[in-house]
Amino acid sequence: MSLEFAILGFLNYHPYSGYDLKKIFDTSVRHFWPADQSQIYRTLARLTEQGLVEMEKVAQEDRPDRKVYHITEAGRSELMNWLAGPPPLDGPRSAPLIQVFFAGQLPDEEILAKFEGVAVAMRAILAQYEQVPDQIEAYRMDIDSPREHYFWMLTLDNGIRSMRASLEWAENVIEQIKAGKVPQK
Amino acid sequence: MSLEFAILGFLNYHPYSGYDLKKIFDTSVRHFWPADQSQIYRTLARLTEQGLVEMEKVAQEDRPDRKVYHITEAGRSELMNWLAGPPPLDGPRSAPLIQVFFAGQLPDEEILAKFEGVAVAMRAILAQYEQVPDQIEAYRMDIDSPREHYFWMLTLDNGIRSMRASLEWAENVIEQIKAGKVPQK
DNA sequence: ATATATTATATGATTAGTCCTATATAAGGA
DNA sequence: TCCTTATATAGGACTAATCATATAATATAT
Repeated sequence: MSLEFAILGFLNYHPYSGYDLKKIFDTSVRHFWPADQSQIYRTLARLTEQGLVEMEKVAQEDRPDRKVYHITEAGRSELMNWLAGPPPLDGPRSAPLIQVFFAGQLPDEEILAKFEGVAVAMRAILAQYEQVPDQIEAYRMDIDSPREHYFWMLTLDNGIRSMRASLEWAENVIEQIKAGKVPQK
Repeated sequence: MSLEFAILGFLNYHPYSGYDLKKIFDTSVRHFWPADQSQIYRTLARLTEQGLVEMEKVAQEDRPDRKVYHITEAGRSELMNWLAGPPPLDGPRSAPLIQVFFAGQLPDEEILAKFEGVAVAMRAILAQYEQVPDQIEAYRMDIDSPREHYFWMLTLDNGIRSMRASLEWAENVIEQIKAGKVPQK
């Protein structure tokens, strides 16, 4: 469902091929919605069946033909309805927290190592977030709208704030383990 | 995958039926890993096939027989290996952020209403989080270990910190919209 | 000569998860 | 009487997403 609307959102800016879309996803929304290449192609096929997009074949020499997709009027109104509708609140799922929930079974040193690993991974993700503006800047050549840009950056701000909160949590846990504040039984 | 280990984690505390497990999930880990009833039963069947748990039929008068599952030695070692292993880092997915990414297409009043709705929903979730300790307290009758309890509470602390960070983000956006700081084109 | 990367699309197989419904019995309330 | 709730398990149908692989031509590097 979500991928469908993300694709419609981009095609509402400009017509793109599946190949284009994969690259756009990887440099703009991957930080909160990674998309698989094969799923993008399959979703484009479905959107075409539903009449929400239209395919235009663009022949190329020496390369496979491009299939460039254009949003239709029906597609545009579907998108606007969804955008104006209620936010699709997803129950938060976090597989790492399952490990935390049962981590008491492990000895303290292993728990400490685990949380230190988690903190390192989180700092790496934060470092990656810092590169997103540059990546989006490249896409901005295509869509030069300060208003759109503002909302793109909001999604990044959300990611940074959430990740910082989780990192602070992990650092706090590390301190408590080091201070011997974890009950031993 | 994750559900498998969550179930093994609980069965490592104590033998339970599928029905028991559903109730335990709903009062302990739902805030970061909601589980569907039918999926719990199917996963128990698979774990039995794999020899990680064993089923014991407990006949009852007036009620359907209970199928109580016990963790096996193989199951216990699978669980401990997974617990000690690397955290299963999942790429963060947030469908609501897709709406935010393309929200520039909407007029400012609708965006404001959307974010105010999001803030209300987030405050409701925070309020629900406040009830989790009491729910877990009930389960504590079964597993009375301050050490386990400590890690259970850590998962809640993570949820609260993340949700607060997102709420602050939403409130910040609302302020900016009200202050007319969103570019108009 | 060989391997790898880039452009471009597509399918098969599988997994995880959701939603709905079925079945069976008893208790309690409207 | 009928409806709902609680206890207890299970299967069918479906969707979203992942992983691996196939095809085909060119360009570039080793």
